[in-house]
Amino acid sequence: MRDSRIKYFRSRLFEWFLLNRRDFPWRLKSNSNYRNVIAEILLQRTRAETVAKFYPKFIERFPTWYSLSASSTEEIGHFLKPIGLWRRRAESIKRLADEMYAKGGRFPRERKDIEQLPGIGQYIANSVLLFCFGIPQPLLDENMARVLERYFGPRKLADIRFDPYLQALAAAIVNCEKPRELNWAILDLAAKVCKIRSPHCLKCPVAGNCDYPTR
DNA sequence: AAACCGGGGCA
DNA sequence: TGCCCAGGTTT
Repeated sequence: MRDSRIKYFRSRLFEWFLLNRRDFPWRLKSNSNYRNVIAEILLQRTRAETVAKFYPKFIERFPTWYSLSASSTEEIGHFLKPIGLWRRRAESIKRLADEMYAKGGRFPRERKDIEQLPGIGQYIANSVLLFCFGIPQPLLDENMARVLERYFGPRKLADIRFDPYLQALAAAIVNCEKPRELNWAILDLAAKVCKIRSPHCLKCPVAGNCDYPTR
């Protein structure tokens, strides 16, 4: 029965999360919508540890949509150089800031409208729905996908963004009381235990019910 | 749905 | 040097 398997997975991960969570400056309860979305853009194709060191400096230099909108793409790009992908990121951040400043800093409610914003695709749209509006959505990247596939079974398509099985599974799993914490728990498990190579199954809270160790 | 893109980090 | 990273965009 998949439902009971999901419930077990959830409760074990919450338990593990209590003692093993990673603390990042963008995980503060007091974080604004602006800070949450900036964190997601900085995290694109970039290691979380790298972003953790840089994020406070960026927030200090650019504390608001307006501060970005009032700066040039070149200024923003120069500041972004230490973490890579600076040309691409500066362009989308600048375009997003101009739109958001014009909108008074409020994100649209509808997923299709959120995904319409520059630099925001399916993943960050989910993040906006989750952190800005409190709607349960999965932060389904390759790391979360790896955890779910090892425990619940492999994807059907190569690209997780179009895989109905993984999308539905991830959505069902985080559709719970504390969707933020569960998303973090899965991502943290992926980073610290359920790694790509040599996963630490002996330290995994759901290893007893997972097929991966014996495959 | 697949291909392309892009820059620092690290083995 | 080649592969990886809390994906988005283009085709």
